[in-house]
Amino acid sequence: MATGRTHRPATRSRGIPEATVARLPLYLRALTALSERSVPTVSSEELAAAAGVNSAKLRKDFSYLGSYGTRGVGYDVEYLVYQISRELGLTQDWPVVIVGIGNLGAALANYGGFASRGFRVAALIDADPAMAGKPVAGIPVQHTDDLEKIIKDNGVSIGVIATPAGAAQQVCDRLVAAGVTSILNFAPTVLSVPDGVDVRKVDLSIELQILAFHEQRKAGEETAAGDAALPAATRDDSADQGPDGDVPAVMPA
Amino acid sequence: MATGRTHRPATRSRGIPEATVARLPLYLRALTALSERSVPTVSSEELAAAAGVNSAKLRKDFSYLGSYGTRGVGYDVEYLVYQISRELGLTQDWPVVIVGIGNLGAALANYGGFASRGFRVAALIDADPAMAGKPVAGIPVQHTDDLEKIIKDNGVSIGVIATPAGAAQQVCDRLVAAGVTSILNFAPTVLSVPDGVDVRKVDLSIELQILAFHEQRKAGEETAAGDAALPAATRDDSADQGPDGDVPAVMPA
DNA sequence: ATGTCTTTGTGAACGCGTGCACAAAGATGG
DNA sequence: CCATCTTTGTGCACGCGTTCACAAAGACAT
Repeated sequence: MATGRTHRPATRSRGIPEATVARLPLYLRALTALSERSVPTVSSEELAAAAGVNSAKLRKDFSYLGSYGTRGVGYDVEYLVYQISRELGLTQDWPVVIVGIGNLGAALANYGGFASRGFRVAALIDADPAMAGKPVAGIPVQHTDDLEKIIKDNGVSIGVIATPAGAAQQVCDRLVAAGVTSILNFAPTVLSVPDGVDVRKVDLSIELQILAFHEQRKAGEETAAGDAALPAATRDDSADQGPDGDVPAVMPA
Repeated sequence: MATGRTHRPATRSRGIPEATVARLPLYLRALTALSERSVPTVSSEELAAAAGVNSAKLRKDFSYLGSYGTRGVGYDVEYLVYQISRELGLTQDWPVVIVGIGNLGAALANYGGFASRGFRVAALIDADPAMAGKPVAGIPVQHTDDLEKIIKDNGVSIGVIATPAGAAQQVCDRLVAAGVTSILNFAPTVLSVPDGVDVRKVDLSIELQILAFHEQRKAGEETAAGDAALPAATRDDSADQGPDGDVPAVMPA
């Protein structure tokens, strides 16, 4: 979904399907909740319900990791938590940098989910000199000029881009050149990266537009005309997206 | 323009593949950029490159909307912008509410991409009484108690949930009960909704974990042992995700 | 008008992901 | 030790999405 890039053709002896990888964090979350409640074992049916997926799918997903279940009983929660964590690479420390400390970047820096699971915010980077030294989420913001040094000094391989769209590709290029090989992109732009670099995209605008499509379809199926009790001054023809094009995710300052 | 008479032929509007719908906003973005540069026409090859997809895929996607291209020439940019906008339902006004005005909620409220494309932030809602009346992004925050009234008075059908995980399902239930039929969920939880309600999920933690998986795989392929040029003194093993479980996306206050 | 050239639109093949349905495996009880 | 019961692991079929490859369609030059 996020990465429109095809992976390597062969050489995939470890072959865990991409769709399965995307669900592992979901299972892990559900398992962690069970673990905190000291639940010893869980059946595929129960866990699937908690994760919101089909139980057969869950079992097939786990089968790619190995046979970690016990027939007639289910799965050992603690063991499975460990196995999935290990498979996802969460048993090690992943330093990440966030570039673009605007509203969104600051929110990400404060995001608790980052600090957990082995992800550590190693640095915050912004192009605005006025931001330099200013602490956000307890971490001082550093200037873009030092990007390469920051990446290398901290051994960062995962970068988060929360800059305006116009700056994203340039930032991306610098990150990649400095050694980053995985990028989480919040800017509304298509990033082009060399082979071997993974990009995942989170695009709020696109998600909303997809919802609008389905919403419109639902509204059109029920009643053809008046739906909401709203004026809805729709008189635009094409000058709708003129003034903004695609506004950056967040202004850097 | 307006040559296409297909209002809802029931033969084709029904069958737009979900994968295609998800790409339409991408095409729209690229087309809007071209439009602003006053480019009159564009070939599938050029547009596909701009959107980061395969040209055959793009042509097939457009074929679901109808035959809007001219062989030997390409696609009329303005016309296509209009057609896609209409198909996505962006020619009308979509009032949305954002529930949970923490760091992330505030960032979303300030997000330029919301205001554009027909999406209008109709209200900000938070459970914290101290937030009530306080303006965020120029919009006064309202208390959760008034959620139902706000939804109905504004004819809102799209809701954005940016609350902590623990509150998400409850907020979701209230939104749905009040008439919301599309939800964009930023809380790290599986939401259960009745049929007819669409939910899209944005989960930062999951995206990072997917990246970590690939990152680990890349590191393992190259060198079995020492990976980055980093000391990496933190060598934890399993007591990694204990303290947090799954921290809420953003604290509400 | 005719031929050439460009680009669309799509038929067909392929691969991936999903879900069913069931046999195998192990627990449990007599 | 055997019977029964529960739950896993997976073979198989199906449908969706992607990609190739090419004929049809139209622009453009002569």
